[in-house]
Amino acid sequence: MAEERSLNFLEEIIEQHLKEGRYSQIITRFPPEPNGYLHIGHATSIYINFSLTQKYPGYTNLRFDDTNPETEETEYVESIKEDVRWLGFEWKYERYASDYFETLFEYALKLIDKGLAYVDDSTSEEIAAMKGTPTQPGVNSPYRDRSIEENRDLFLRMRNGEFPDGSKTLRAKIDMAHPNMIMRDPVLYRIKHVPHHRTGNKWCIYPLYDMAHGQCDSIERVTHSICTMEFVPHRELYDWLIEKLEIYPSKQYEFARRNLSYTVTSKRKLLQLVNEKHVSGWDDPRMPTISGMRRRGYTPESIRDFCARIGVGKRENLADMSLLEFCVREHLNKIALRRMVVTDPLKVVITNYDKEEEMVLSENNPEDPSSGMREVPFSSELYIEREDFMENPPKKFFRLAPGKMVRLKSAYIICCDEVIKDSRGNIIELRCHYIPESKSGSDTSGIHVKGTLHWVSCKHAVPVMIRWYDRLFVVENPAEEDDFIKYLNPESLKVIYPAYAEPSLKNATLNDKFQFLRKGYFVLDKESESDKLIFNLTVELKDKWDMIQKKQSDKH
RNA sequence: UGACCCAUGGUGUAACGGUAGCACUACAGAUUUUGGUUCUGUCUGUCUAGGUUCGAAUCCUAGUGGGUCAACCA
Repeated sequence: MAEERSLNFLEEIIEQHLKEGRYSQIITRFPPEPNGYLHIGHATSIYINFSLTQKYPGYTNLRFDDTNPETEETEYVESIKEDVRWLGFEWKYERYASDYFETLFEYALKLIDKGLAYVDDSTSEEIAAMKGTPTQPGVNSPYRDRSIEENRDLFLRMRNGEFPDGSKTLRAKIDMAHPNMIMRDPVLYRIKHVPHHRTGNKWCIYPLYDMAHGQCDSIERVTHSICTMEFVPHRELYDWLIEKLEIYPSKQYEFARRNLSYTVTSKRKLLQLVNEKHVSGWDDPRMPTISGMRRRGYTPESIRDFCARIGVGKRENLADMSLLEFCVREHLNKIALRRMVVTDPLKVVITNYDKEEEMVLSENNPEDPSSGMREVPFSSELYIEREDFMENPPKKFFRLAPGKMVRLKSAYIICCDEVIKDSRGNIIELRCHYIPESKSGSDTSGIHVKGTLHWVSCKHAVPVMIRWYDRLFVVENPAEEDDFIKYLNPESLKVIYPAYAEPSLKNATLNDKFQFLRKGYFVLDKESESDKLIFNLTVELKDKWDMIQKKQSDKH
């Protein structure tokens, strides 16, 4: 049975175009400026552009919008490519706006020849002053009526480097009283004697966004140029330039940028987090960057699933971090290897266990029988989680308590007989006895217990470091606060060392995804060394007991 | 005091003039050798006012609310 999934507004437009025969294939592009690292907001844009051409005939280009040499670097180009690939998308052509500088220059000449562009000697302040305001029309520049010949001569000399930065610009001649301020003789070219990361010192004039983006789309025969809502006012200029230049009519469509709760995505704010060392870097596992999420242990599949689930629309939005976390858990549940790690150890001595040790078998992933089993060493001295024992347990506490029984996962049922305390009254050890016939897989004891605990054999335990991450901010929408830094979560990182891991974890690699039983999903961090493994918390497991506890304490 | 864009549960998105649906969240229950997973159920919504129509979330008008635009950034 074919499931009818409703189309988003972009898919509707495209299906209509395909049906009408307006296009036989569609071409989209992902057009980052190489001036920073990609984040979850870019991921949605990448997903939209690429998934459209996976669904419909056509392809997607990766185009670097590198028209401002002051901010752009090759380093960013490389990281952007790595991130797009990691997300699982393949572009057809890798292109750069700078590939088209010569063509763009000719386009500018064509505008001049048609009397549609002029060289302006005004300063940026003067241009701003003459622009008017949203409610008042602007006034014409005194240079607006230069002859075509003079404009041509001046523009050529701009390119030849005869004028200093800021002394002249090329402007479109449209209408200084236009209700759309973008259309009030927008600047098309500016002088910048700045080397470009790809063209070096070849150029000293560079096109602005409006003189480059739509033209590049057109050159690449992009059919659907998809961008965010803040470019809506630019569409009129986009169309105007294409029409006057008489080039291939690419069309622009806008969607509302997707925002994520409990984080920020503006480059300025992200940079501030890095510079002020609130995080360790651009790939800090708490960052919403692609590299941060990768290091956190998020999978490309889960990020793509998230993008698909939040969909695309035209209204302001703030998507729930819980949905992203849901997508991550859902994928990891299927693929993560189950392991046992005790983060806050309490020693348990099994008084009637007379063997030296034995290996018990435990599933690598109960969701995936093909993942097989592993051996876990069991012995008379074990660590369990301190919070899994209570001397005076409340109702609904299914874990260990004096005289109570629990199962040790994949091993035996034990019963707590005695609580050992130090001189200050702290619990330091539990004495228990085990039920020999209760061994997992061959249980003939007939005993049913409500709780199952994870555990690690003391003498086999591997001490590891755990970086327990939480949300970076304590408010849903930090971006709208006056000082977003004030709302950083002071507990966004807790370091736990040592935590005791079962021995198989010694062989962990950077690509492995783990579920530490009853704790959460974890991934090995790149800063690990062979004798000091570091695991990052990707996301916690859901914890109903946690909720019950909270509710009980709320009542009192 | 201009132009443009937008308005559906707590969140995100459907319904294309004809039963307001799905997912997440929250809550309740069943199952469970992970208080995980899985399964079942429950709560909550069309910004307001007019109009067109047999019938409006949908079309029209006005209002309200939110956003964008006055970079030689993209």
